[in-house]
Order: sequence, then C-alpha cells, then structure tokens
Amino acid sequence: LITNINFLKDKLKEKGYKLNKQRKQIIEVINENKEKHLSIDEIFNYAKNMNSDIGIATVYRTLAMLVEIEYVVKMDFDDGVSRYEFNTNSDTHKHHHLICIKCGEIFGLEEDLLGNVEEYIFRKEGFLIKDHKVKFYGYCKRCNGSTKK
Amino acid sequence: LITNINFLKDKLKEKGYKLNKQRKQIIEVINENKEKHLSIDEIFNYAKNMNSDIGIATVYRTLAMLVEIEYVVKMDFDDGVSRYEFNTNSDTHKHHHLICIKCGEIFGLEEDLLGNVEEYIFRKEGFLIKDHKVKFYGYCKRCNGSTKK
DNA sequence: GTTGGTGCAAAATCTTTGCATCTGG
DNA sequence: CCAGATGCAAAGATTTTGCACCAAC
Repeated sequence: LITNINFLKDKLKEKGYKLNKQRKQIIEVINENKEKHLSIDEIFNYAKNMNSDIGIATVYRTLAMLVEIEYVVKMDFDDGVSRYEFNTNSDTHKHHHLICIKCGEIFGLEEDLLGNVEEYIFRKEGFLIKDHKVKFYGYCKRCNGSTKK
Repeated sequence: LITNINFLKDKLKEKGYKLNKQRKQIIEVINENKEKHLSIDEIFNYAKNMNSDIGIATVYRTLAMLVEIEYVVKMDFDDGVSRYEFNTNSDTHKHHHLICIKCGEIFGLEEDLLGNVEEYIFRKEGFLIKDHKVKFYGYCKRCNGSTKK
C-alpha cells in the first residue's frame, strides 16, 4: 500500500497530474476491491458513500488517467459497461479470467501461462507481444460437478 | 457458402426464426467481410447500400440472433462499439487476435494454441474450458522493424 | 392465418464535454 | 499564482424498446 502510494505519486508527478481527495478515494476503492471488477457506476457509488462530494464525470476522468498510468486495466465482460481491475503487475502480465457460463462468476488466474505461445507467435508471425487480455469461458469447479479428474 | 446457408436454415428452423430479405443481406455482408470486424453501424451501412429498406434496429436484433446461434462472435476492441466476426469454427475455437499498438491493425490468428493451457487449467483449477477470447497486444511485423530473428 | 419480424421514433444507457469555480503544488 | 481538476448539466453516442404494420412459413 505504501508502495502503491509512492508509485502513484511518482507517476502522477511525471505526467503533471495532481492528487486530490477525490482521486485518493477512488484509488482507495480500487485498492479495497482488488479481486473485483468494478464498473464506473460502482466505483462512483462506493466513493460517494465515503464522501458525497464527487461527480461521476470525475470518476470517468480519473479512471481514464489510471488506465493511462497503468495503475488499472480496463476490461469488458459483455455486460454493457466497462470494468476496471487493479493492475497486479505489468511485467509478468497476467490478465487471465475464467468466466463461468453457468453461474456467471469470474475468477482471476494469477499465473502467466502464455509465455511459450507468445514466443511461438513471434517466431511464426513476427508479431512481438507486449501484453494480452484473455478470457476463458466454461464451467467452474462448482458448476461442472466433477471435482474428480 | 451453400453449407453456410443450410447450416443457417437448420439453426433458424430449430429456434423458430424466419429468414427474410434483411437477414439474408446482413448475412451476405458478414460473409463477404469474413476477415473484418464490422460494427453494427458498418453492417447497417453496407446493407443499406445494397437495399435502402432496412433499419438499424433490425441490424441490432439480427446480430443478437446470429450470436445466439453462434454464426458470429461478438468482440470488443476498446473503441466504443461492439464488433462482430464470422465464427470460423466453434469446435476448434480460435478467436485469437493480434492487435498492433502502433499502427492499430488487427490480425486474426487461425490456430488454436491454447489446448495445453486449457488442460492445465482444468487439472489445476477444475475449470472446464469451452471457449476463449484472446487478444494479444504488441508490435506487428511491420512496426517492430525486426523482420529478422 | 399465426407467429415472428420490420421500420420508425422514442427512450434508456453509458460516456464525453463545456464551463464557471476551485485547489494542489 | 496558475495549471490542472471538479461538479453539474447538457450533449453525444450506442443500444434497446413499444407499436402499428408486414411477411414467412
């Protein structure tokens, strides 16, 4: 958390951005919900409950900024709104999501499994991969019934 | 193409859907732009140029239907609109996209590279994968300069 | 004929923007 | 101070919906 704040302050200074009450609150909401994928509206409501002095336009603008400095990642789960997720680590990029097509739950996967695939693509296609966004659709442990095998 | 039309007619009959002029035109647009990722508005304009007798609401409704019968796949490329792509083959699912972060071009990749990864995820997490959507971000052959290595 | 589909326009969402005011550095 | 940020409300953009009429099957 201390690391987060310092990282943020450096990044903001670098870009000439300021850190005020609203931005601190939005960042706090994101930090306290690292495992979730909050929408703008959800972030707005969380922040509003902490302090009514914030407008939704500020949330849109702040999230665009946090995407730019790579503090968060913008995601799309086909539910009509953009969702945002704390960027766990941009070097060992691992935006993998397992989406259950029965219960709808979204599970994060904290491993980078695609190193080999990305090397293969570079060798075969000459395309140099820097990041990826991966969504796997299927049945979660609870919904596919088979805890065995 | 013949195969397509028969597949479609079967699927539609199965669901009780009808095949009319507007739907035929939309399907034609999709078939003739298999390598592209058209937005609703683009599909609407292509179809309108073939026959002015179509409304954009019909395009929205028809694409929702084509997603349902898995004739097309809905994609999101962070440009504010949903885009649709012909579903090359749902068994050997291969919705891989290489997105160049310099020139913006989107390349399709027609291989399924994730079989091993998906097996691994099932063994480790018990999550049974049926499909995936994968976007790789990086520099394309032209933009990374290195045709060698 | 029935059932589902269409175009249109209105409505609902989601997101962006203009502007007067405020505030962090 | 002054550049950047805010809240608000208006505007934009995308998508959905109600309804009277039309057309596949």
